[in-house]
This record gives sequence, structure tokens and C-alpha cells, in this order.
Amino acid sequence: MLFADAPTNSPLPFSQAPDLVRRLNAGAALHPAPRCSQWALNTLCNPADLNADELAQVDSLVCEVRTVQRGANLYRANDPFHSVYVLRSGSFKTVVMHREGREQVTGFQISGETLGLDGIAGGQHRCGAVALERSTVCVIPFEPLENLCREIKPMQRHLHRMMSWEIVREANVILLLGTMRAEQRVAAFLLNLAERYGTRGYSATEFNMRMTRCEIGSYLGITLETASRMFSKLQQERLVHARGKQIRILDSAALARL
Amino acid sequence: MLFADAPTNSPLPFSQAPDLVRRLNAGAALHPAPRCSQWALNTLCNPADLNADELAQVDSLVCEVRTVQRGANLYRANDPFHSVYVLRSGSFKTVVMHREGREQVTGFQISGETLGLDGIAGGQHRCGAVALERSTVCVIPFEPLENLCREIKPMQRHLHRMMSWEIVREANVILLLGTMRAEQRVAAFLLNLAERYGTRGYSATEFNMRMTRCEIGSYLGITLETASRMFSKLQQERLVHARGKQIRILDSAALARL
DNA sequence: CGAGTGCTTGAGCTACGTCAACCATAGTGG
DNA sequence: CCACTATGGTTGACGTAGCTCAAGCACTCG
Repeated sequence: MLFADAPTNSPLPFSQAPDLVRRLNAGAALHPAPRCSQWALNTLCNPADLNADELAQVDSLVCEVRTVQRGANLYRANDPFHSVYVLRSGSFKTVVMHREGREQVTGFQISGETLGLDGIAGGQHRCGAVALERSTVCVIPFEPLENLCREIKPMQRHLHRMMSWEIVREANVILLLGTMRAEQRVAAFLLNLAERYGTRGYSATEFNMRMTRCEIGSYLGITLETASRMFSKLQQERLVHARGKQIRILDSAALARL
Repeated sequence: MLFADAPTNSPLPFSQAPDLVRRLNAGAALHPAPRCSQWALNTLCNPADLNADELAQVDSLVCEVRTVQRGANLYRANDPFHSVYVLRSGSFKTVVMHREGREQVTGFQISGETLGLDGIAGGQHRCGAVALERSTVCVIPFEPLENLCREIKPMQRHLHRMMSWEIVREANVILLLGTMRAEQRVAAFLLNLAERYGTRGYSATEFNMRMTRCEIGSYLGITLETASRMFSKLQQERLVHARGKQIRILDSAALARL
């Protein structure tokens, strides 16, 4: 109940964000120039080490901010690729389809993180992106972004880092799926989530997960029942306090040691 | 015995490759300008749709071709990142380390494919690359490559495709590790390998795998014993003919249906 | 209030891991 | 040439982590 409808976790992420988001949600989705430069640092639409002039060019790139309702698709697998997206508020899951509708969650994204980079290769998205709650994203048309990257070297560098970062993230998931047992997977998942919340300005020890046990299980390559059991087990071992989606990390060192 | 020392699979990959590789192995590793433009199409160091002038610039970028002995590291995890590599002949595995020396294979690369893109993010390589046989690679210093990408749009497009392609590849591995059972994993592995051999000019139905059962198992998230059992099972089911590392695909449709 | 959704927990089953023996091949040294 | 060793692969026996199926509980929403 405490967290029932809160759109994000309690500590507000960035000082300028609230009124900006309010403006956007009031219908600003159609307006251009949402001033990304006033927003979080080190996201794709606002890299560090740009001068004012260059920042203005980045701002001019983002011509749309889109609101996505809970459960709605930002894009689906096989949609044509035109843009990449930076999550301003809320959270997403990315899913790939197996045959016969069997789906697998390949990642969760929280605010500040980037979506859609998988689409560059084949000109169409290879996975779908579904909002886990009401979320807002910066839409960055990729062709203009590429053009900008040919003009501004730090911007180019930044894009490359973002893409490489995604490669590293996936390699870590592969490591998790290939070598860890269920309890370790859940522990690693929680630590990873905590760290990301931490770097984005939220609490790293207490947060409200937006995904279901089923989605967590899918992401971790286990069943929802096993995921649930592991949450219970970690709780019995006093490593976390888990009450549904509300998580408090009690002993992150021990979690890492598993 | 038939394949004991063959450095690559029998059908030669590209018409210009043999004498080039011979030159390189004869000590040309120190020579600059190895004329990548005369080499395979659609690799990182030779994208399609460049004009002659642009191709010359790409050639001038590759200032070294390196030979890596079987079992040797092209780079190790945590090495500083300076270059990306295109595999000209031979094959590699990429590995990440867990704690306590436990390692996981995150991918296999055959000639024409790209190595090292994971290093861009943090300025150092996150995985190690080990040659599965005597191999040669084009060394492409990344800073000059970035500069070139700001000048030649198709080159930029190409680099982005390569990176995105790697993201998609890893997402597919995640799908495999997250949803498939052992037999399906081995089948998917063989089909993937066959397809890649096919696109690189080798036979797609009969090839000589360079990796051990242990490496295959690690890559597929199963034990070497299970991997071995699955090869035997697929053989009993007449879907493949497997004699050690020598593989012949007998019924790829049935493999895909598993 | 009832229905729907998500979470937890138990009981039994099975796919895969573990451990171990054995074989084939290749390289080494006398 | 033949031991001898090392490496990689196969196969069997057995144990178990996690899956499946099922029941029941907690919340939310119309």
C-alpha cells in the first residue's frame, strides 16, 4: 500500500526532473526541445564533457518525449528501427520471443538507461520493450544522432561507450546464466539492481522492484516458484528483507559472497 | 588424423585469402598496409559500399596483422583497450572469469568476425580472447577508427552495425541459456556454427569444430559430460554425424524443430 | 463482495550434475 | 619401433537442484 501507485522510488532522482516530468505529462509530448541538457548527466542524451554549444545541438536532436503506460510497448520485436530511447522516469523490461510465444526477459531498464540499441544491426528491433509502470522516454532519432556523432567527437565517444556498455551488461548476464545457481542468481540480481538504483540517485539498500516474480524468473533463467523460494531463503538467512516487491538489502557483502 | 593439423576447414574462405595469409605467416606481421580492401567483404575492416578512395583510408588504418598461436591470448580481461580486431584466419573463444578462477566461454569467433568491442565501455577489455588454433587478426587501433568514422558515413554506419550485431548475438545466447534444455542448446549451437561457416564461405553441413567439449559445455551452460551425451543422442537420432570434432549436419530442419 | 492477479509453500519427479572408469589419439623419449 | 604420458571424449551409476503441479493466501479492483 505504501508503494502502491508511486510512479518511482521515493528519493527523487535529479533535482530538475520533477517539474520537467510534470510538464511533459501534462501533454508536452508533442513539444520539441525538452532541454535534455538540464537533465541527468551521463545518459545518452546528455553526456558529460560537452560545451554549451554542443549541448544545445544535443537538445535539438531530441524532438519528442513519449509517455508509455504500464504494460504498453515502446516498440515490439521486428518493428522498424528509427530511434533509440533514454528512459527519463519509470522502468522497462526487454523481451525476446522464442517459438510458440515462449518469451524471455533479457533485461530491465531504469531511469537514465538506454533502450533500442539492438535495432541498429538489422534495421529492426530484435526484442520488445514493455513499460513496467507509467514511464517517460526521450526519443532520439538515430540518423540525426549519427550525423551529430560525426561532428562532435565526445558525442561519438559517448555513443560508442553506451553500445559497448550494453555488450558488457549482456556478457554479465551470460555469466550469470551459465555459471550460477538459483540463490546466487537472485542475489546477483538484487545487488545489480541496488547498484544501479544507487548510481541513479535512489537508495541502494531499499527499493521497490517493479517487476513480478515471473519476470524475474524469466530474466534469471529459473521458474517463478524457484525465484520466490530464493527470496524466502535469503530472507531466512537475514541477507535481505523482502515483502513482495519491497526490498531492503541487509547484508550486501554476504550476498556478494554467495 | 584427417583434420589433425589443418589450420582451417577445407573449403578456402575467400579467393584472395590464401596467398595473403601465407605472406603474413611468413613474417609479414611487422609490415604495414596489409590491404584489407582485397579481403573479405563485410568485415569490420572491409565494409561494403565504400568507394576506392575510402577503401584506401581503411587500409591505411590497419597498421598491423598479428599471428596468435593456439592457446595464446590476443588480449586478457582487464588489459587496457586500444584496438579492435578482425579475425582473418583461425578461430577464438572469448572468456569471462568468475571468482576463484571459474571461467565461462561467452562466444566463439571464426574468420571474418570481430573481437574486442567490449573494451570500449570502460577502456579495458572485460573478457579474454584465446586462439583455438593458430590464427591471424587485423589490428585496428580504435582511436583512428573513430576518427575515420567521423569522416566516412558508411564506415560509421558499419561500425555501429557491428556493435549492434554483437548486442543481438549476446541476446540470443541469453535466450538459449534462459529457456533451452541441453539437447536444444547443442542443436542450436551446431546450427549457429553451421550458418556462420556458411556465410563465411565454408561448408555449412560439414565442418571441423576447433573447440573442446569442455569449452562447448561452458559456452552452453552445461557440463562437458552432458554436452558429450547430447552429441551422442543427436547422432543416435540421425540428426548429425559427430566423430570427435568432425561434424556433419544430417537434418538441420529437425535440429531447428527440437 | 467476488474475481483476478501475484506470491508463497509443499510434494513428487526429472534433467542434469557429479564422480568415476575406460578408451582413443597424439606427442615424447628411450 | 614400442612403452609411457597427457589430453580429450564417451559412457555408466547415482544424487540433487530446480521444475511441475497443485493448493492456499494476500491484495487490488470493479
